[in-house]
Amino acid sequence: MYNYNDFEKKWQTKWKEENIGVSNRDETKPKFFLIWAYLTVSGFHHVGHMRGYSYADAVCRFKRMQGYNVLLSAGGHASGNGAVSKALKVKENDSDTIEYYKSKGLTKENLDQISTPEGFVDFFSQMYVKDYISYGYLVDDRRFTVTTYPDYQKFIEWQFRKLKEKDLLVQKPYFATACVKCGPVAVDPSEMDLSKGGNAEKQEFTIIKLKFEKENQFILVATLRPETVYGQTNIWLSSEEEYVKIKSGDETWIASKDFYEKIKYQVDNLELLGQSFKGSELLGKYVTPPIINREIIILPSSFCDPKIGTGIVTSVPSDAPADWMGLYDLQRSKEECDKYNLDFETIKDIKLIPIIKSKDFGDFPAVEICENMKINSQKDTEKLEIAKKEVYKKGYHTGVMSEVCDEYAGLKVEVAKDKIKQKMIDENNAFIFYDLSEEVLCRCSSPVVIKRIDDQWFIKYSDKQLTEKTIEYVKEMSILPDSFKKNLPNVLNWFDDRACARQGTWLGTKLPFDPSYTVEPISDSTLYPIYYLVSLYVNQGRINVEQLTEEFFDFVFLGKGNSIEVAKNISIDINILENIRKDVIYWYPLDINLGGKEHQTVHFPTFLMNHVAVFEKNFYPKGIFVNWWVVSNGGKISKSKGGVGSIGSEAEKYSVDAIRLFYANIASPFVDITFEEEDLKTYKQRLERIFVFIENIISSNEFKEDLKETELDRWFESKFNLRLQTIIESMEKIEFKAATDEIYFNFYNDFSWYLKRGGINKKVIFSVLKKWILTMGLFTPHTSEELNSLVGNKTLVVKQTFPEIEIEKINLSLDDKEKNVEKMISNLRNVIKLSGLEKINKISLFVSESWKYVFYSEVIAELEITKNVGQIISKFISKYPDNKQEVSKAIPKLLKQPMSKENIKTQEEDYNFLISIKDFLELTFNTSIEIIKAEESDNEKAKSATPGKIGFLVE
RNA sequence: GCAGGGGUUCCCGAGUGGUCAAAGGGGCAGGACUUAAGAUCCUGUGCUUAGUGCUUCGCAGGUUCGAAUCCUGUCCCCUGCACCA
Repeated sequence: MYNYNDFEKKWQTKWKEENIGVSNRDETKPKFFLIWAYLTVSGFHHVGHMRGYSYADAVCRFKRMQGYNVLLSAGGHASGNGAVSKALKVKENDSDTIEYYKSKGLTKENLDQISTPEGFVDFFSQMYVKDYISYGYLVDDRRFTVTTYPDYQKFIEWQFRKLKEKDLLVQKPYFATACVKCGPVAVDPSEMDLSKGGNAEKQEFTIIKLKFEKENQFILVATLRPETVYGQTNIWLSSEEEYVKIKSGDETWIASKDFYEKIKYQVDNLELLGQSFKGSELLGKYVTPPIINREIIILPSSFCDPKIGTGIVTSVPSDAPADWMGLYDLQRSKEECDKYNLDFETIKDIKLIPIIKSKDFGDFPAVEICENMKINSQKDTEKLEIAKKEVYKKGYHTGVMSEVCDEYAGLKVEVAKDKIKQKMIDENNAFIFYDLSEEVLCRCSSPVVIKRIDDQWFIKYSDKQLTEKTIEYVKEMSILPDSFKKNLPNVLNWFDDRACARQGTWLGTKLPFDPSYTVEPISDSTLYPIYYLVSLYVNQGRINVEQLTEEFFDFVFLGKGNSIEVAKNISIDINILENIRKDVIYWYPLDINLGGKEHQTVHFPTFLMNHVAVFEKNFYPKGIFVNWWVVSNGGKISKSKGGVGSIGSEAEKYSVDAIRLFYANIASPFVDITFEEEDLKTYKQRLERIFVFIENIISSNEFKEDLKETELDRWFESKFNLRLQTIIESMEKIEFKAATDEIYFNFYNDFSWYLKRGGINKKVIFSVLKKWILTMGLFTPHTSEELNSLVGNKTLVVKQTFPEIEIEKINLSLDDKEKNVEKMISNLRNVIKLSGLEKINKISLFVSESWKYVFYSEVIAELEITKNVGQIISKFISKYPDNKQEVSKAIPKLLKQPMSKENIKTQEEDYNFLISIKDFLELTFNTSIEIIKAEESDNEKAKSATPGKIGFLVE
């Protein structure tokens, strides 16, 4: 019986008792050090996390069984505001939150504990460790650490001092996404910090100041296309919306109230002047834009949104479809103009200005595209959006500025754009404004805006030397998948300076030289694999936080200073200090950092660059493994959104091993997969089937001791070794699917075939069986241990050596022979089917006439000399005058479908072989079989037999 | 836009120059076992045929004795783009 729920616990306990996951330095053995990327401590594990972990554990178990001293470490990431805001919700007794945690089985005491950020982090990180154990991952949990622990923070302080020493920290102004209440937040689709708007993009608007009525009074318009200033014919605003006057120094600006609420975070010392007023008050008046310096009229439109930009839009009807429709709507309706008190004739007189010449378009792209797309009104917003993108794309990439554009005439749009923008900014006629493309709300539900920060700290990832050095090193690394390895240099080149610390009340490490800043979550998780080598000593109480000084880290990580001095200075036992240093030298560099695909563009690049920046080359990481996601209904399974059950209930339903096998076998690690109940069931059944199959073998009394090895036995051993070869090669290349195909499917089939063919050699069966069970230790370790003990092995699978290939047992010709049997059976079946006979009484098998064996060998030899068919035929016809027809047919065929000499046996051999499988064939076809040499029969089928091709007669 | 990935037989998904009508699994069909269901086992699953031949790996061309695999063009789909490990 496959009682996985019982034996999973049993073996986990056993591993724990025998300290299998515990890894200590052992210079007599080669080491292998693997980590998986930190998990953010923000809630429960879900089955998606188990994908990467299962891969990591399989690799580690393989290495372990190959004699490596393996260290698999894990920790938690808690910097940022995740834990803070979640704990707050518990503290505030938010009913949904409380309900949720209660449904997950948390007690009153648990809830009390997680109502503070620290308690929250402790509670969940302890749960993570339990989860690792319950899925059988052999993690060295003595080293577990969290980024918010005081000892870890000492490590981060050290790291930032190193970066500063190397001039890789710089300060400059920055426009950060920030909650108006909480400070900087991350705007990203995972919405870790947000309650809404994770998909928003940061957009750069150019705000142009248009002179209006008085000296130093300006109407502000926002544009993404500053190069189109030459084509302005008017500006748009909404007659119904409210606008305000804003005082900035001695200037007065007119824009929407919403704009004021956003720009005040980017420009200092602004204040509102007087009351707000309706846009209609401005209609029909004139403004003067910079650069073109001519008056243009203010007109109404329906598409001005006070929430976008300044709520006022400059109009370039030649190139902006919406502007064209807006103008067109007015120009063809006197009624509409009258409504706003506008002079119809003036409006009709407004002429478009050709400013950009681009591929596929004439002077006025906006007009053309509106005609082509049959857009008839400014209200047709959906089509206008598409039209805008199309015109913009063409204009930006293929456009050239026209002759009306002064000194910019003839320039490409992409060049002119920046020049015109810069000129307006330099002359104080414009400034830059950053905005989000959609509404974003913080987790605290306050709005998120873009805020200017003057002295923001950055890590200088743009540093040329650092970038080049890293790119150069990447070439030497083992990185999977290959597509990521290829893309990584691009990512590194693209990687710009990164704001590395924020001002706010988050969990994390303060910058040692500027405590108003807290290191941001990405930046404090780049060098951490090396810290697992220290956290062990801290967790064991052999070193305390105060002793983790700069001098200490310099010594243990960089080998600076000498142990006597350092030990004295920080008052520590010199043995401990030297042991840490020795551990570092032994375990580092890291062999594999394994993480999900989301890390490709942020974590992995920073992980690499920081290592390159801080350490010598012998400490650079050796490998990266990226796994894709587990998705449900098209989206990533997330901790908060649910979709599948908890990892505990899924394990109960399907077994841990089935889940692990599912991840290894369902697809390559480099595609997203869906956690489907049907698939899980299949894998569970597959394991159960194998389990019962082996149980039956163990209890069977059909097998015999002390038998001489038959060809079939030797084929069986050969086959296993061939499979084993593939398994080992696949594991070395980290190809789980190929490995598990062999272990759980193909070899299972081979084994069944062996038994079906009548294999009964107990010694052979059990020697192979034991090894097969060991191979299962990589992916389904619990099942493997259970079977291993059932088969009478007292040593744990994890403690055994992975089976080695016995090359001498591999016999390809036996394999061919067995394949031929299968092929023959399949051919026979086909023939039986085609015969149309209801019932088969007898099958006759004809072995080819003996002269043909000689003849075939001769022809094959001849074909190596010449391919001239005619010549060969005439030669052999004279040699075999009695078989002219036979000869002239066989030769062209042999040319077309060449046979190797090795495949031509003798008649006697073929005959004896058929005799040897006669019983098996009779059993398979449930009829009597007669084996006849072709010379002894007159049947035409007897003549059709050739060497390598048995003649069939079914009747 | 920048950078990258991909289109395989009913489905998932292997497969990078011949041994490929294309692994493995699933589904479906038939059979065995069973009182029955489930599980398990066997067989089949492009068309055709006494073991043959033909057509197929997004589409169109090309290289080659030979292409799912290489090249060119083309259509379609997907991912990331920054403070989120």
